[in-house]
Amino acid sequence: MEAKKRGSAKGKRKGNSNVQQSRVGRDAFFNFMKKQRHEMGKEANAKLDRKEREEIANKWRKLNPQEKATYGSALDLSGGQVEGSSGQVNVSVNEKGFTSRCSPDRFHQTVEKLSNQKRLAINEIGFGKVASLCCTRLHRKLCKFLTERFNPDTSSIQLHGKVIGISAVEFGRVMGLQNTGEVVELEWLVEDEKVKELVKSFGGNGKRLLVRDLGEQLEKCENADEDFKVRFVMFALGTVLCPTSSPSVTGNYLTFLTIPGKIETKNWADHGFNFLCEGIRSFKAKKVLYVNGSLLFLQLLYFDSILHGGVYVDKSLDPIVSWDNKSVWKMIIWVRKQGGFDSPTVRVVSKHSPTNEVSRVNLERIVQEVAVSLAPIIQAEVKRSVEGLAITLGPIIQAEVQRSMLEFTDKVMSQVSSFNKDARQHLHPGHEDVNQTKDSPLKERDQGGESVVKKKGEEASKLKEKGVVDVNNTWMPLPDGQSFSEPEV
DNA sequence: TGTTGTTGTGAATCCCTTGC
DNA sequence: GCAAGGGATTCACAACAACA
Repeated sequence: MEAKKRGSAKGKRKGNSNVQQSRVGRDAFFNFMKKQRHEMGKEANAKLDRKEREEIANKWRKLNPQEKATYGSALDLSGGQVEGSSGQVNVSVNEKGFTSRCSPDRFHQTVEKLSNQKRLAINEIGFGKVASLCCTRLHRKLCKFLTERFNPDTSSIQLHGKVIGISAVEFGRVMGLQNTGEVVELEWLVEDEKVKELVKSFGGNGKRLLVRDLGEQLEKCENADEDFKVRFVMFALGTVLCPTSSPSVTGNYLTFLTIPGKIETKNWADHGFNFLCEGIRSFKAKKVLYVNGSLLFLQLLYFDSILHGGVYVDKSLDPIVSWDNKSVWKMIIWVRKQGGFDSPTVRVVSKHSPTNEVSRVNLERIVQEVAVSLAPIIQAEVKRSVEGLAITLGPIIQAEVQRSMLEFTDKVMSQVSSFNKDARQHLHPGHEDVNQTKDSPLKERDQGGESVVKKKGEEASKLKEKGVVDVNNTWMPLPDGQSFSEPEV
């Protein structure tokens, strides 16, 4: 990479990484060598002989640590000045930030668009509950707090003065995943050419797949086949189960995901939990900005672990299904009132066990959810039946409808015409054309009467001229340019 | 309307590989 | 072991969205 490119003001990194410190030392030597080469009047890529290299190495050894440090990772020779690490790494930014690529919202939005057939396929591989998640927003401050309180070495978390042990069992319970099966291993076959080909076949760059692309592919998949299942699992891993700081998912998962029937045999709860432990361990050790792993799990676990005043959710369901954005927000407000996330007044449950506790509000929500989830299925079934009927009875119905419409129109016109005739004779004996009379009470009647019927009669005639109406096209525009409104379901 | 969360992107840095 | 390149990872930031 070019030194000029590195000299940009954008993209400053935290300067407190141990890994980075050692790297800076190594890069400093390279930069020192570059400068020496420049001073020798040699081109940037010109080779140095052994004597010249030894000479430079001796000069480097004579420098003290402070001087060495001035040859940081970035080097701009264009101005004759050496830009040290202080020019690149903002050492004053010591306050650790906190962010994550965990994105339940993106996951939820994508799953929402999937067909029932695809949702059934998701159920088959054991990700049905994950796909039904309702809590799409992460409370960053809470997540940061929970990350700080979570000890990955002892697999425990300290909440409101109480230490709770958590494991893959909890992860499975909270996220609605099974905690049995084979261990998910990613360390093997990484360099296999076949894997690279596999990743490329899924639209990746040879090693990784972009989460964004996976989401788009899920919607575009025509069938809920094995290919769809693989893409879905990859998407779930990249958004809610094992998100990293990268906007992509490693292609190593494909080594086993692409084996038909393999997805269901893996222990995803165990993998998700271990991934989170490793992510938090790394976050604490390296003091990086991003946390790898499912922060959604930590957030849901927290809400599921505290005893609160009102029943906001259905405790008989898995937390991933029972907690939604509204109930989460209610809880956050409640906890704030109690003194915050670390308040000793908030009580924590000692043991998690499913109950049959269902509040009235939640019962309503469950009914609503069932209705919402069933509606598309019913609609599809009705549509299919109607379409079948339409094909069979279409021509007969069309002919009958047209005949009836014309008959009806003729009758109405005849009735209106005779009515007007009578009215004219009644009000203005001897006057044939009342429409010419200014401010006549009948004019008003006429606006909504004859002319409209006449218009309709003309339209009916036009329809008659046009011939057969396409009954399969429910959105066929009306002759006057209007269209039918969508029936409410 | 202000605050908070989400997402895409460019750039810096790190790690690994290759050639000499 | 030096020197460099390529790809992956990480970071910061801005724009946008969602929510109270």
